[in-house]
Amino acid sequence: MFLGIENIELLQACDTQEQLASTIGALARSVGFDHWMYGLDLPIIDDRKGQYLLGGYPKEWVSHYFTQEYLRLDPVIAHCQAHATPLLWPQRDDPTKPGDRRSSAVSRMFNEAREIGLDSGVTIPVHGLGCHWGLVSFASKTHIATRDLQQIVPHLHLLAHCIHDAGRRFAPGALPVTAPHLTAREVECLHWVAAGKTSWEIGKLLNVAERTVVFHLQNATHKLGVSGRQAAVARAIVSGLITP
Amino acid sequence: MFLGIENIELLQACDTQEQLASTIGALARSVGFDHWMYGLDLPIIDDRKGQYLLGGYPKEWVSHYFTQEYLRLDPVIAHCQAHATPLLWPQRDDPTKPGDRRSSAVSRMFNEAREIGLDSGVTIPVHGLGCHWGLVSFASKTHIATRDLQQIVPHLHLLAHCIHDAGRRFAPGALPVTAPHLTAREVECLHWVAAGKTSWEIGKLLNVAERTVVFHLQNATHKLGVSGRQAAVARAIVSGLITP
DNA sequence: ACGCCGCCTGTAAGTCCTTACAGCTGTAAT
DNA sequence: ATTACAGCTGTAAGGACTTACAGGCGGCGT
Repeated sequence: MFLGIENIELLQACDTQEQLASTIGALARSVGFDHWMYGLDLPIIDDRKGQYLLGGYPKEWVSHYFTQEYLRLDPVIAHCQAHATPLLWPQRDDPTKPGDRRSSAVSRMFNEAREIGLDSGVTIPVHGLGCHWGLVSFASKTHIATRDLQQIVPHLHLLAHCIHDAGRRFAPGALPVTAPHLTAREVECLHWVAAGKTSWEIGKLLNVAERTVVFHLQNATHKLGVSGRQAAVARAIVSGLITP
Repeated sequence: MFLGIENIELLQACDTQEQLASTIGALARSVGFDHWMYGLDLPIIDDRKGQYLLGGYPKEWVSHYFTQEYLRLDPVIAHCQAHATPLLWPQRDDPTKPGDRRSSAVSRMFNEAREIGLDSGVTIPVHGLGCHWGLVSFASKTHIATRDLQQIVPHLHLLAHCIHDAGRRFAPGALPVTAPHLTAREVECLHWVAAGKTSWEIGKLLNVAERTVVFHLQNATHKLGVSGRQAAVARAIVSGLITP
């Protein structure tokens, strides 16, 4: 037994980012990883720098990664966006044909990573309420056999989610944990708004007047502390109140 | 080593829900659990029955659970909505005072569950892109010591996410996996719309005419295959294109 | 009985969004 | 050179939303 559930409290008890980082670092070293990283809300297209990064990756690699815009290229990122399962890298048996321009760029990226000190590792996607998504990576300077990686993947996977639970409160723009209480009607109206219906159409669906729908949406908007229907929909979705 | 990463392919290879269910059942039994359940998009407030359920929970318990509206009461549900870490139950050392009406109802629920054949178990929250959320539960008829549960929690945690990756494609209303490509401007405009800005305000922020903002949002709406700005925001959020 | 709350409805003025028309610039690939 | 595409802008009409005013009904707990 390498890493267990008892680490939840250990990580939750950290009051500062620095304390959390050193705790994670010790855990990662104890199972043979030199580097680790926790990234949240990684922006794929836009560059408003809303992401949160924590961890012990080499600074030169992080800056190189972003200046080269590897976010758009990195297959690990693409995997984390779409899946919930860990990814072991590098994956040597890539089925893409070698003449592909994109895959050669990917190979170059992994080679550069190895030279800097990221030979092999595991990346675990983390998803959370509010459509936040991110990843936790563990990397080693030296090569680790795939079989050995597989052995500890379950523990790393759990650890990654503990890190996410403990670390996301430090991320900027974290939502207030207490979503306001909306009535059943308000939720219902918001749901149909998110589906693209107009007030009049929702009125028909719920057998009430158009004015009543407007009334409920108004109340919901106030409770959510936003202005405008679009913002209300956005806030309701990321608060988990509706799932369109 | 109980359950490893090799189960990803095993579960992904299942073509039908029945095949998937029997595979999961075999895995669960191999580590001592009599019942398991996979639930996705569980509705807390409204009852439009958009949820997806798969698994081997006793039918009588499931129907009892929903007729009693335990969804609003169940602390396991509340935990799963807000966290990414597993929950071992029942938790005997609940700090809530015994005079509380709510906590006594919770105790009653757990007692009823035990009588039906759900004595102890583990529930793992699963979150995914698109603000989908759900849970995977493993339960045993007989009591399992907390220490023994803790031993296999990492493996159950990973298995739960493999189940989620493999099972959500069967859920109704699953999103198309291929989100349309939006340009940087379109994403930028959608982001500010989700924040509650008007076209004119976004124009000021981006130093373009109001008309241009309308133009970009129009294009984005068409690409997303929806009608209306609210629906575009909703679809963009659940597709992971913006994170407000 | 009273207050509180969820739920429901109406009118009206002003603002915002949607969609149709039409047109311009610059970059990159074939 | 031609095509394609991202980005940008304008006008105008009609529909939709926002906010202000005002009011009624029923259930629940004290």
